[in-house]
Amino acid sequence: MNKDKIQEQNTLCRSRILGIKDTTDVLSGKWKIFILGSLLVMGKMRFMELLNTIDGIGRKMLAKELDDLEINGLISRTELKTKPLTVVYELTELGKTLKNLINEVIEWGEKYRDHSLKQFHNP
Amino acid sequence: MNKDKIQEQNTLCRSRILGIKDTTDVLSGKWKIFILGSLLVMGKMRFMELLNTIDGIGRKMLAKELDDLEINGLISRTELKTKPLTVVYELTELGKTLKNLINEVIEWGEKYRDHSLKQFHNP
DNA sequence: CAGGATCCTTTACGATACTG
DNA sequence: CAGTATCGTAAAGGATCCTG
Repeated sequence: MNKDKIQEQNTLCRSRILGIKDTTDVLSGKWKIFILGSLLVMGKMRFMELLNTIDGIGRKMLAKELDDLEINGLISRTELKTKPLTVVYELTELGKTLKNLINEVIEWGEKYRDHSLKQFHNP
Repeated sequence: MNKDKIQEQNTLCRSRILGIKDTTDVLSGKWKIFILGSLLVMGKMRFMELLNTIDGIGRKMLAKELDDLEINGLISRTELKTKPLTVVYELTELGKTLKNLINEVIEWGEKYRDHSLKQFHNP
């Protein structure tokens, strides 16, 4: 019945929800966290390496997500002036600040994959 | 040039990538993490409370995401047999194991919201 | 090799009205 | 109140071909 307490809790909740929004805005889309996770483990990677490592992604989506991530300063893109063009991507310092978050995602998945198995892509 | 090393690293990468997939399968969709975050802060919440707390979500999506989360055992749904029906949602034990992950998401957003401001929902 | 352009399909998402 | 039903739009995603 303490309405002040409820109000206070609601304000706290909204503020934290904003944190979630800020993060998910940057990580929006199905593939960004996969790209970041790959770069976190592998260091520098080329376009084709990412395409082969991340199961299910296509060229178009990979290109788009890489664009988004570069615009937001999470990864860097470097062209090496070789005969057939070579491009390497890697995490920036800002991108590396996501290390803990990504590791949490990975570890939760590894720990609890047997508990909750349903995907929602079924008929 | 050490192909074994590269191969080994690639295997490690794929295994970790799988962890990401397991987690994102369960957290798929735009709103699940908002619902979980709200319940983490607020404890038990009713349908309308969630609808009012999570900015931008609609009834349809809220209902669907709550369904998904319940199916995967992350939240519980309890009907109180009151005259106008009352339903409360809360995190299950399994749902509470996401606490660290969600806190990482919240904290990263709070820390780095000024670094990367672009959203991708613009013309 | 690293992507852009194009076309097309599917899914996600949203607004509103309605029901037990 | 707690949802479902219905309809409609926008975005995601995929296949293929093309270019520096």
